Amino acid sequence: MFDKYKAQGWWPIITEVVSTEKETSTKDQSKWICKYGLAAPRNQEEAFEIAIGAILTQNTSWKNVEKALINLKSSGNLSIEKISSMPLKNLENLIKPSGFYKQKALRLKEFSKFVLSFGSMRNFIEKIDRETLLKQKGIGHETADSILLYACKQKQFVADAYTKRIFSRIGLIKKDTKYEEVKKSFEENIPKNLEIYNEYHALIVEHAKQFCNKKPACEQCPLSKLCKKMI
DNA sequence: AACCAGGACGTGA
DNA sequence: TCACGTCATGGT
Repeated sequence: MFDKYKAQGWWPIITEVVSTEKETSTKDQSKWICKYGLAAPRNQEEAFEIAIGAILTQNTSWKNVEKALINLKSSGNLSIEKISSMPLKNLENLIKPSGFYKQKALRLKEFSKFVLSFGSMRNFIEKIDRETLLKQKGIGHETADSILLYACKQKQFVADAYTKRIFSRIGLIKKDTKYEEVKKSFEENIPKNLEIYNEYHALIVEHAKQFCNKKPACEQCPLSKLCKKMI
Protein backbone atom coordinates (compact mmCIF):
# COMPACT_ATOMS: atom_id res chain seq x y z
CA MET A 1 0.00 0.00 0.00
CA PHE A 2 2.86 2.34 0.78
CA ASP A 3 4.35 1.83 -2.69
CA LYS A 4 1.01 2.74 -4.22
CA TYR A 5 -0.11 5.64 -2.04
CA LYS A 6 3.14 6.98 -0.56
CA ALA A 7 3.31 8.62 2.85
CA GLN A 8 -0.01 10.02 3.98
CA GLY A 9 1.27 12.34 6.68
CA TRP A 10 -1.64 12.16 9.04
CA TRP A 11 -3.41 13.73 10.88
CA PRO A 12 -4.80 16.42 8.49
CA ILE A 13 -4.98 19.96 9.91
CA ILE A 14 -7.05 22.99 8.92
CA THR A 15 -4.79 25.82 7.76
CA GLU A 16 -5.37 29.32 6.50
CA VAL A 17 -4.16 30.15 3.01
CA VAL A 18 -3.62 33.85 2.44
CA SER A 19 -4.04 34.89 -1.18
CA THR A 20 -1.17 36.92 -2.64
CA GLU A 21 -3.09 38.38 -5.57
CA LYS A 22 -2.58 42.12 -5.85
CA GLU A 23 -5.68 43.11 -7.86
CA THR A 24 -8.07 42.24 -5.08
CA SER A 25 -5.89 43.50 -2.29
CA THR A 26 -8.58 45.80 -0.93
CA LYS A 27 -10.05 42.80 0.75
CA ASP A 28 -8.19 40.31 2.90
CA GLN A 29 -8.74 37.28 0.71
CA SER A 30 -8.05 34.25 2.81
CA LYS A 31 -9.45 30.77 2.70
CA TRP A 32 -9.16 27.66 4.77
CA ILE A 33 -8.07 24.26 3.55
CA CYS A 34 -7.36 20.86 5.06
CA LYS A 35 -3.67 20.09 4.81
CA TYR A 36 -1.87 16.74 5.02
CA GLY A 37 1.80 15.98 5.65
CA LEU A 38 2.35 18.52 8.41
CA ALA A 39 3.63 15.99 10.95
CA ALA A 40 0.81 17.12 13.19
CA PRO A 41 0.38 17.75 16.01
CA ARG A 42 3.07 20.43 16.14
CA ASN A 43 1.54 22.02 19.24
CA GLN A 44 -1.27 21.63 21.77
CA GLU A 45 -3.79 23.46 19.61
CA GLU A 46 -3.31 20.97 16.80
CA ALA A 47 -3.53 18.08 19.22
CA PHE A 48 -6.87 19.40 20.42
CA GLU A 49 -8.08 19.88 16.84
CA ILE A 50 -7.18 16.26 16.08
CA ALA A 51 -9.28 15.05 19.01
CA ILE A 52 -12.21 17.20 17.91
CA GLY A 53 -11.89 15.87 14.36
CA ALA A 54 -11.83 12.30 15.66
CA ILE A 55 -15.17 12.86 17.39
CA LEU A 56 -16.72 14.72 14.45
CA THR A 57 -15.78 12.02 11.95
CA GLN A 58 -17.79 9.30 13.68
CA ASN A 59 -19.72 7.60 10.86
CA THR A 60 -19.22 10.71 8.74
CA SER A 61 -17.18 11.50 5.66
CA TRP A 62 -14.06 13.58 6.30
CA LYS A 63 -15.21 16.12 3.71
CA ASN A 64 -18.15 17.04 5.92
CA VAL A 65 -15.92 17.14 8.98
CA GLU A 66 -13.66 19.61 7.17
CA LYS A 67 -16.57 22.00 6.75
CA ALA A 68 -17.38 21.82 10.44
CA LEU A 69 -13.73 22.29 11.45
CA ILE A 70 -13.34 25.26 9.12
CA ASN A 71 -16.47 26.83 10.62
CA LEU A 72 -14.95 26.41 14.08
CA LYS A 73 -11.48 27.56 13.13
CA SER A 74 -12.42 30.55 10.96
CA SER A 75 -14.75 31.86 13.66
CA GLY A 76 -12.02 31.54 16.28
CA ASN A 77 -13.84 28.87 18.24
CA LEU A 78 -11.55 25.87 17.78
CA SER A 79 -10.13 25.89 21.30
CA ILE A 80 -10.76 24.08 24.57
CA GLU A 81 -11.94 27.24 26.28
CA LYS A 82 -14.34 28.32 23.52
CA ILE A 83 -15.94 24.94 22.95
CA SER A 84 -16.41 24.24 26.64
CA SER A 85 -17.93 27.66 27.37
CA MET A 86 -19.85 28.72 24.24
CA PRO A 87 -23.64 28.31 24.01
CA LEU A 88 -24.66 24.84 22.88
CA LYS A 89 -26.82 26.22 20.05
CA ASN A 90 -23.90 28.16 18.58
CA LEU A 91 -21.75 25.07 18.64
CA GLU A 92 -24.50 23.01 17.01
CA ASN A 93 -24.78 25.50 14.16
CA LEU A 94 -21.03 25.58 13.56
CA ILE A 95 -20.66 21.80 13.32
CA LYS A 96 -23.95 21.13 11.53
CA PRO A 97 -22.30 20.00 8.25
CA SER A 98 -20.71 17.03 10.01
CA GLY A 99 -24.08 15.49 10.79
CA PHE A 100 -25.42 14.12 14.08
CA TYR A 101 -24.73 17.65 15.20
CA LYS A 102 -26.77 17.70 18.41
CA GLN A 103 -25.11 14.70 20.01
CA LYS A 104 -21.71 15.69 18.64
CA ALA A 105 -22.04 19.20 20.10
CA LEU A 106 -22.66 17.65 23.50
CA ARG A 107 -19.76 15.26 23.04
CA LEU A 108 -17.41 18.06 22.06
CA LYS A 109 -18.38 20.05 25.11
CA GLU A 110 -18.04 17.07 27.45
CA PHE A 111 -14.68 16.21 25.96
CA SER A 112 -13.42 19.79 26.26
CA LYS A 113 -14.44 19.94 29.91
CA PHE A 114 -12.80 16.58 30.42
CA VAL A 115 -9.53 17.95 29.01
CA LEU A 116 -9.89 21.03 31.19
CA SER A 117 -10.15 18.77 34.25
CA PHE A 118 -6.54 17.81 33.53
CA GLY A 119 -5.59 21.49 33.64
CA SER A 120 -4.42 21.75 30.03
CA MET A 121 -4.11 19.83 26.77
CA ARG A 122 -0.47 19.24 27.61
CA ASN A 123 -1.38 17.57 30.89
CA PHE A 124 -4.14 15.59 29.21
CA ILE A 125 -1.66 14.25 26.65
CA GLU A 126 0.79 13.34 29.39
CA LYS A 127 -1.63 11.68 31.77
CA ILE A 128 -4.48 10.17 29.77
CA ASP A 129 -4.80 6.39 29.54
CA ARG A 130 -7.06 4.33 27.30
CA GLU A 131 -9.38 3.00 30.02
CA THR A 132 -10.11 6.45 31.40
CA LEU A 133 -10.72 7.88 27.94
CA LEU A 134 -13.11 5.05 27.05
CA LYS A 135 -15.27 5.92 30.05
CA GLN A 136 -16.14 9.27 28.45
CA LYS A 137 -19.58 9.31 26.85
CA GLY A 138 -19.33 9.50 23.09
CA ILE A 139 -15.82 8.11 22.93
CA GLY A 140 -15.70 4.49 21.82
CA HIS A 141 -12.84 2.22 20.78
CA GLU A 142 -11.96 3.83 17.49
CA THR A 143 -12.30 7.44 18.58
CA ALA A 144 -10.23 6.72 21.68
CA ASP A 145 -7.47 5.05 19.71
CA SER A 146 -7.47 7.84 17.11
CA ILE A 147 -7.08 10.46 19.84
CA LEU A 148 -4.41 8.44 21.65
CA LEU A 149 -2.39 7.67 18.52
CA TYR A 150 -2.69 10.89 16.55
CA ALA A 151 -3.09 13.52 19.25
CA CYS A 152 -1.25 11.93 22.19
CA LYS A 153 1.36 9.91 20.28
CA GLN A 154 0.63 6.70 22.11
CA LYS A 155 1.21 3.38 20.36
CA GLN A 156 -2.45 2.40 19.93
CA PHE A 157 -3.43 0.78 16.65
CA VAL A 158 -6.66 2.14 15.18
CA ALA A 159 -8.75 -0.79 13.93
CA ASP A 160 -11.74 0.84 12.26
CA ALA A 161 -14.43 -0.53 9.95
CA TYR A 162 -12.12 -0.04 6.95
CA THR A 163 -9.46 -2.22 8.58
CA LYS A 164 -11.94 -4.99 9.20
CA ARG A 165 -13.41 -4.73 5.71
CA ILE A 166 -10.09 -4.81 3.86
CA PHE A 167 -8.47 -7.57 5.89
CA SER A 168 -11.55 -9.78 6.06
CA ARG A 169 -11.86 -9.55 2.27
CA ILE A 170 -8.19 -10.39 1.88
CA GLY A 171 -8.83 -13.39 4.11
CA LEU A 172 -6.60 -12.60 7.08
CA ILE A 173 -9.40 -12.12 9.62
CA LYS A 174 -13.03 -13.15 9.92
CA LYS A 175 -15.55 -10.42 9.19
CA ASP A 176 -17.27 -10.78 12.57
CA THR A 177 -14.02 -10.25 14.51
CA LYS A 178 -14.53 -7.73 17.27
CA TYR A 179 -12.71 -4.40 17.48
CA GLU A 180 -10.42 -5.27 20.38
CA GLU A 181 -9.40 -8.52 18.74
CA VAL A 182 -8.57 -6.90 15.40
CA LYS A 183 -6.56 -4.24 17.22
CA LYS A 184 -4.65 -6.88 19.17
CA SER A 185 -3.77 -8.95 16.12
CA PHE A 186 -2.32 -5.91 14.39
CA GLU A 187 -0.38 -4.82 17.45
CA GLU A 188 1.05 -8.33 17.71
CA ASN A 189 2.02 -8.57 14.06
CA ILE A 190 3.45 -5.22 13.06
CA PRO A 191 6.46 -3.41 14.58
CA LYS A 192 5.61 -1.50 17.77
CA ASN A 193 6.54 1.81 16.26
CA LEU A 194 4.61 5.07 16.40
CA GLU A 195 5.30 6.08 12.80
CA ILE A 196 4.20 2.70 11.51
CA TYR A 197 0.98 2.71 13.54
CA ASN A 198 0.28 6.21 12.27
CA GLU A 199 0.99 5.56 8.61
CA TYR A 200 -0.54 2.07 8.52
CA HIS A 201 -3.99 3.24 9.52
CA ALA A 202 -3.80 6.23 7.18
CA LEU A 203 -2.93 3.90 4.28
CA ILE A 204 -5.82 1.63 5.18
CA VAL A 205 -8.23 4.56 5.00
CA GLU A 206 -6.83 5.68 1.64
CA HIS A 207 -6.99 2.18 0.21
CA ALA A 208 -10.56 1.68 1.41
CA LYS A 209 -11.58 4.98 -0.17
CA GLN A 210 -9.88 4.37 -3.51
CA PHE A 211 -10.57 0.68 -4.12
CA CYS A 212 -11.89 -1.36 -1.20
CA ASN A 213 -15.12 0.53 -0.61
CA LYS A 214 -18.58 -1.00 -0.20
CA LYS A 215 -18.61 -1.84 -3.91
CA PRO A 216 -14.94 -2.69 -4.42
CA ALA A 217 -12.98 -2.00 -7.61
CA CYS A 218 -11.05 -5.27 -7.58
CA GLU A 219 -9.92 -4.95 -11.22
CA GLN A 220 -7.70 -1.94 -10.54
CA CYS A 221 -6.86 -2.84 -6.93
CA PRO A 222 -3.11 -3.03 -6.18
CA LEU A 223 -3.78 -5.82 -3.66
CA SER A 224 -5.83 -7.88 -6.08
CA LYS A 225 -3.30 -10.70 -6.45
CA LEU A 226 -2.97 -11.44 -2.76
CA CYS A 227 -6.65 -10.92 -1.95
CA LYS A 228 -9.13 -13.79 -1.59
CA LYS A 229 -11.95 -11.35 -2.43
CA MET A 230 -14.24 -12.59 0.29
CA ILE A 231 -16.82 -9.87 -0.38
C1' DA B 1 -33.30 8.66 -5.51
C1' DA B 2 -31.28 5.46 -2.62
C1' DC B 3 -27.05 4.76 -0.51
C1' DC B 4 -22.94 5.72 2.01
C1' DA B 5 -19.59 8.08 5.13
C1' DG B 6 -12.62 7.30 9.18
C1' DG B 7 -19.21 5.20 15.25
C1' DA B 8 -21.36 5.21 19.63
C1' DC B 9 -25.16 4.52 22.60
C1' DG B 10 -29.58 2.81 24.45
C1' DT B 11 -32.76 -0.73 24.34
C1' DG B 12 -34.84 -5.29 24.63
C1' DA B 13 -34.20 -10.12 23.99
C1' DT C 1 -23.65 -10.63 25.12
C1' DC C 2 -25.96 -9.14 20.71
C1' DA C 3 -28.80 -7.50 17.08
C1' DC C 4 -31.23 -3.42 16.00
C1' DG C 5 -32.90 1.41 15.87
C1' DT C 6 -31.31 6.16 16.34
C1' DC C 7 -28.69 10.13 15.35
C1' DA C 8 -28.24 13.97 10.29
C1' DT C 9 -25.63 16.28 6.70
C1' DG C 10 -23.70 16.32 2.05
C1' DG C 11 -21.78 13.87 -1.96
C1' DT C 12 -22.48 10.30 -5.75
